[in-house]
Amino acid sequence: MLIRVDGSSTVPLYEQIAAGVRRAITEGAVSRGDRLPAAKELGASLDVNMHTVLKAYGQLRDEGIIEMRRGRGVTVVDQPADHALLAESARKLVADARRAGLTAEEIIRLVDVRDQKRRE
Amino acid sequence: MLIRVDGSSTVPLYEQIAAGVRRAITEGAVSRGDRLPAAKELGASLDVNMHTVLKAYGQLRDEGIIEMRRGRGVTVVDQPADHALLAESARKLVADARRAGLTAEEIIRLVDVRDQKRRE
DNA sequence: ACCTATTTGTCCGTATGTATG
DNA sequence: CCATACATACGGACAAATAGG
Repeated sequence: MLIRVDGSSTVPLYEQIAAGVRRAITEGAVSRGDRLPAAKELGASLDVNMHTVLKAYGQLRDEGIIEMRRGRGVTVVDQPADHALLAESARKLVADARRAGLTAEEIIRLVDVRDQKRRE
Repeated sequence: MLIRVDGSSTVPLYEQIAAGVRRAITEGAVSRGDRLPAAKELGASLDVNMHTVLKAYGQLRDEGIIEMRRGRGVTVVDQPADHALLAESARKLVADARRAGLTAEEIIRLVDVRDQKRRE
């Protein structure tokens, strides 16, 4: 799994790392159930502090794509959900959001993981 | 707003602080739109590090309960309930979708109601 | 327009705790 | 018991956004 970070970028290091791991997964460089390098280890290879890697990992965990366990390490979450169920959940979310008065753009922003800046 | 923490508890300090703020809001000790004490300030009064308070605040922000802005501070949002529920639903949807292997663009399409409109 | 203080955001380093194997 | 690896907490440093003089 090769990830590169740019210290001069305005994008936070932990976001770059998280994006790199996501990319490695979607591109198949890392498979489901695979173990990711220990935070300390990946940090060393990127010349980045362990905590920064842990923050990236924590974000991915919150997104549900990896699992973190003490003493055991980090693994890519095992397997899928059903597309029909996803569509159903999506319709519900949109309905709720519309009731709450959100615009289409705001609803999209709700699930947009591409712009990694905190919503403000 | 009075919060107390127990350093000997197994519950993490930042969880205790987050719980205390939630309680203060639901009990009406803090109103919508009110400003919460600066992390440094609350930390000093609780004898806890600023970063620990910031972690608690960050959790509440992820739940949609508060807003944080540099230079300005932390404020309780207008409609915590609605926003929190929506954010939570969205988070789950994104997590499920990612487990199903959907890309960010595919996830957005799930909730995009702007049919043929151009997305910039 | 400028400067300063405030306050959150990120990153680093260290230390200690806790679950796993 | 021991090594591994994440979890929490502290502290310091600097950056970036905001507000006020």
